[in-house]
Amino acid sequence: MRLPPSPSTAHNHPLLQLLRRCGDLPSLRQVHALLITTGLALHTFPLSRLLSAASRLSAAYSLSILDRITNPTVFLFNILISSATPHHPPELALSHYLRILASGRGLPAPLLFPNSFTYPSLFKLCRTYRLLDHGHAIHAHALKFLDPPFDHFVQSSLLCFYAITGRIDIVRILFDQIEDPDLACWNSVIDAYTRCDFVNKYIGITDTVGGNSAELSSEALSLFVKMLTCGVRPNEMTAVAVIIACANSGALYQGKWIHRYILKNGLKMNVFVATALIDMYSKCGCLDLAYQLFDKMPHRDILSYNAMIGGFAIHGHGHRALELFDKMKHEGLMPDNTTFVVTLCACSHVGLVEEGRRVFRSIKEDSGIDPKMEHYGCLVDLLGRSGQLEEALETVQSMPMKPNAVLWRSLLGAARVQVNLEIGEVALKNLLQLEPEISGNYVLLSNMYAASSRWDDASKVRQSMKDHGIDKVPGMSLVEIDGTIHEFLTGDRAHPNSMEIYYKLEEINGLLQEHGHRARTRTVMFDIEEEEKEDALSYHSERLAIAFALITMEPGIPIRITKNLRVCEDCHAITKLISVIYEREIIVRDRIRFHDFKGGACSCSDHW
DNA sequence: GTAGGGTTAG
Repeated sequence: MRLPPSPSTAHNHPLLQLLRRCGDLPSLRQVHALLITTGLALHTFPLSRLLSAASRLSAAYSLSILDRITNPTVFLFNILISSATPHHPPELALSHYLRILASGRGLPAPLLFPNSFTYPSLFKLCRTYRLLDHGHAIHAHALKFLDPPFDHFVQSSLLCFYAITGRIDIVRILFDQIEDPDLACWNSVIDAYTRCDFVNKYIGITDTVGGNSAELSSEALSLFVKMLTCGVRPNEMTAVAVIIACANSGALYQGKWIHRYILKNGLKMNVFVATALIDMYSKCGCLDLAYQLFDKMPHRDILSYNAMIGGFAIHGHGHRALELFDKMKHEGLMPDNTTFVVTLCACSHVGLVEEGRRVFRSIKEDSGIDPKMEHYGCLVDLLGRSGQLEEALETVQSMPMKPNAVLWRSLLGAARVQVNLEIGEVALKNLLQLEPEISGNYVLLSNMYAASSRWDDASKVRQSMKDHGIDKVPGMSLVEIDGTIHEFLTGDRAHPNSMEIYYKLEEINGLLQEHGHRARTRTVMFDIEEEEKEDALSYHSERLAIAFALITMEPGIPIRITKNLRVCEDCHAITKLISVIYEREIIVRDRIRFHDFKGGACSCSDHW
């Protein structure tokens, strides 16, 4: 059938409203029949609604509708491309796009051309399903088929696509080409900076251009300021992206600033914004502020609970996390995967083994689904850290899926702390098979040999890392003073105040010795003399940061430090002492949790 | 028809 244009009344026809509410195939068939009898099925707009509804319910049915149309327009294909669902998988959406491209096959010219409504859907599809190669190819098509400059919809969907590839450099080039970017473009580019940070950290793309977490986040913030100076008014989504940037880099000062901005400028404190703020405050070390926000929320959903439980977890408040876990169920909210992850993690950080086991068992009982890999990971971590290594190993070997690298690594971590070489070697062997390219694994292996005084083996591992061009991740600490973030690497002398810092370190080391501190060198695993080991320790990045903060900051204000690695045993011991000697609270966020050093003790109770 | 959001083991 050939399609005449829709009658003007068709757009709000009652049958179309009915179509929107179709929840199953039989009722859709009924409405379809009615559309045919009323003649509406001959028009493009009603057909587009029909196709859209059909693709939500059945791929076969939507295809059968499409097949009966003699010359479907690009408009109808666009509808199908934009509606990827479980019933209408991405491959099907892509095949519709290919049909557009093939429309001229055997003819002197194509019948159909993709337009600027086609591409945003395609980029979204590639982003959602992580179809990176397709996305790049489709970008090339867009350059061929669309007249420059692309409109804002195409531009922003393109930015969002490149964000998931981790290529912030490409995102930035594309963004800089946009003339007069609108709110969507600004939101997309700011969001891209926070997303690339995520890609860097979790997806394991190591060759991203654009730097570390602090650099990406500070660029996100300066883009936000630039957006304001361009006179574009931010909305709640902008706020969320900026808050995530602050959470990722531990930028409390900027985080508080954006919080005030939201309140002052009438942005809505919706559940997204509030949850992001809760997460930001707890990741920036202000658990109290996070809880105040959580407590004041009129409506909390699973993600708000998860964020708060996760906050309790990283701050070592296992019991408060468990209370919230129960309260959530009491309020009728069904825990999801993440809830179980953060709750188990809370138990693990404090050594609540029995409680953790109970939570693990409740996964099946509460949600009816079998525990997933990440839940087994938490359980293994919980058992391993609390000294029950044999049971942890049994869990890994008997779990129903093939253990991943993270799982072997947590077992290895536990084996190392408890100096169990036998289990450690089993874990390492498996780990290196799964992740031959990750430097941390070799460092662990080398440290383990060193711990058992097998110096030759240890240095062989280090050499083979060098030979394979695998770099060790350098230890780095950030400290925020009056809104400026200062960055220190291990043994760093690049800071303008370097002289004073090292002078202060000498003072600190002297006082530490007076207080009876003897360096614990078990964690510095090089085959070097004892004195040299102590020396290497005294330059760990957090010490430089602490020394600098002690010089610069007013007394009485807590020092907040963010690290990219775990705190080493010796740094942990001396930070406890410094908190007494200098009467300062020192809050350290390491790679996975917080340590709140006060009056000679740490909030983690030395369990980390 | 069209971009876009918060939580996640080590």
